[in-house]
Amino acid sequence: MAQSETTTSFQWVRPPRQSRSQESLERILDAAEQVISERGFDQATVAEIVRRANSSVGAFYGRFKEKDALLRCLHERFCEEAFATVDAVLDPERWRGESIGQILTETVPFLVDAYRQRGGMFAAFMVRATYDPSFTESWASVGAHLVDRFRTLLLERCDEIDHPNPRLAIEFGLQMMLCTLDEMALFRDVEPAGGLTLFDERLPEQLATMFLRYLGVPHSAIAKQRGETSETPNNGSE
Amino acid sequence: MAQSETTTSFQWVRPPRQSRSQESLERILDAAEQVISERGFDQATVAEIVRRANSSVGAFYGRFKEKDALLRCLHERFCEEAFATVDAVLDPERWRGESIGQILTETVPFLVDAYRQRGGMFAAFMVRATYDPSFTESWASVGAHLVDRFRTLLLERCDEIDHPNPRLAIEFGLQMMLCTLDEMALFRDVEPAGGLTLFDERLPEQLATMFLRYLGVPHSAIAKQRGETSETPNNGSE
DNA sequence: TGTACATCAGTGAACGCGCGTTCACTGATGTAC
DNA sequence: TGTACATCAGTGAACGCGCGTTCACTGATGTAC
Repeated sequence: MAQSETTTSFQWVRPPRQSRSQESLERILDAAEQVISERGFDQATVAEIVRRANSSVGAFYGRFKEKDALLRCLHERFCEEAFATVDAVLDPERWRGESIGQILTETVPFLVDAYRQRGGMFAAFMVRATYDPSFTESWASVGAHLVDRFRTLLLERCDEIDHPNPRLAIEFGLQMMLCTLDEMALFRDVEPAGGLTLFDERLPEQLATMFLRYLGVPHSAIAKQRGETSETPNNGSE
Repeated sequence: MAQSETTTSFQWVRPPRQSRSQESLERILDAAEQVISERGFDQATVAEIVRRANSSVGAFYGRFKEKDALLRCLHERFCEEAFATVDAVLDPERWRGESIGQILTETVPFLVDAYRQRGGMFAAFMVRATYDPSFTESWASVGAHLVDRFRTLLLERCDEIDHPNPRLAIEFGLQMMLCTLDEMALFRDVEPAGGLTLFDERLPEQLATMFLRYLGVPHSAIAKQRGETSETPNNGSE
């Protein structure tokens, strides 16, 4: 999750020479994340960002060649953090001896949480990635790493899986899960109209259940790991 | 799918008095769908739309109060069509005597197809709904209808379901499926980088499988409906 | 330690581009008698 | 069937707003001697 300061390369910024401007750059980046999270990149004006950062337009353009460079910079930072997080959380060592049920019932809620916390940035980057391949690519490499790691973890436990094509199931299952999280981020601040359940507290639990059942992991194997709470016994009613 | 002409109410347009302008309006709407599908609403300029429609800016503003009214008009039409489609496709009469397996293995590919065909418009409306509640609402009512219809169909066949809370499972399952389709529409024209599988031809099949397994419909019940092709027997390799 | 100068950093008014919107005008269609 | 007039529809150059970007200037920090 955290990333060592030294490796963070700001490819899109003129690097600052004085600590003063280092601080002002950080204030601008923080303010930018705020405004972009609230309004999206296009509706986030440079004027508003620098106002919140207690900075000025000139200072902004002293660091960034153009407004777009700001988003690229934030995206780069974001991808690096996400990559490092995936790397740490899905480290095979960390899960040695644990079952698929355990892995998913712990990692899925973590993912949901991560998406919830940075929903605004997920949304902004997604909207941009819609028409800008450069954003798609760097994010895809994070996704690829996540899929790789999960694939390794789960295929090692292949005997728990009952699906004619476990590898395919792992990939599709992850894909569906990530799509659900993406949409949660995209619509993070619209009230849940029409009985849809993206913001229901049971989402992480049901996402994990969906994935486990899709993979064909036996219920008994799931339940025994987490004290029977995996499947809420509440038949039929809302 | 089709919608009777008489009930289509163009709330956002000045209704035309002459057949000439009726035609020009339709040309504008068609051109608008084209351009918006390609570029998204914000990047679609009025000038480009009227150019493609062989019309003029003035003609455009003769029909629409402002550019925004165009999107509302298209959205209204879109929602009406979608609602009618859901209504027809998920009509309980139509599925009398069919199993859950049959229902899903037929309706899911249909949904995938519908999303693929109008991906551009789905994407444009989704991006807008991200920050404009009025768009969220009318689309949510279509979603609510779809959920209603599916809930009715599947709960009637409750005995096929093995999930502690069938109603919840139906809602969450649909939600995950729709999220996956939404994202497919959103990224419809980015090449599938990093081994992700949203555009894989097996998507409809695996979406249905996911849903069925999540609901806990027995495999035997699925396979027998569709001649064993439900689960591709290809273990481990890509 | 002090002075002179170069570079870095920051300021915000002014500029200008892109694109939505208006408007004065032309032509087409419909209606009255 | 023809003429006069009203309304509808369409045209595209011109306007103007919003917002990204520039630029002339001020002040702060660092360096040389």
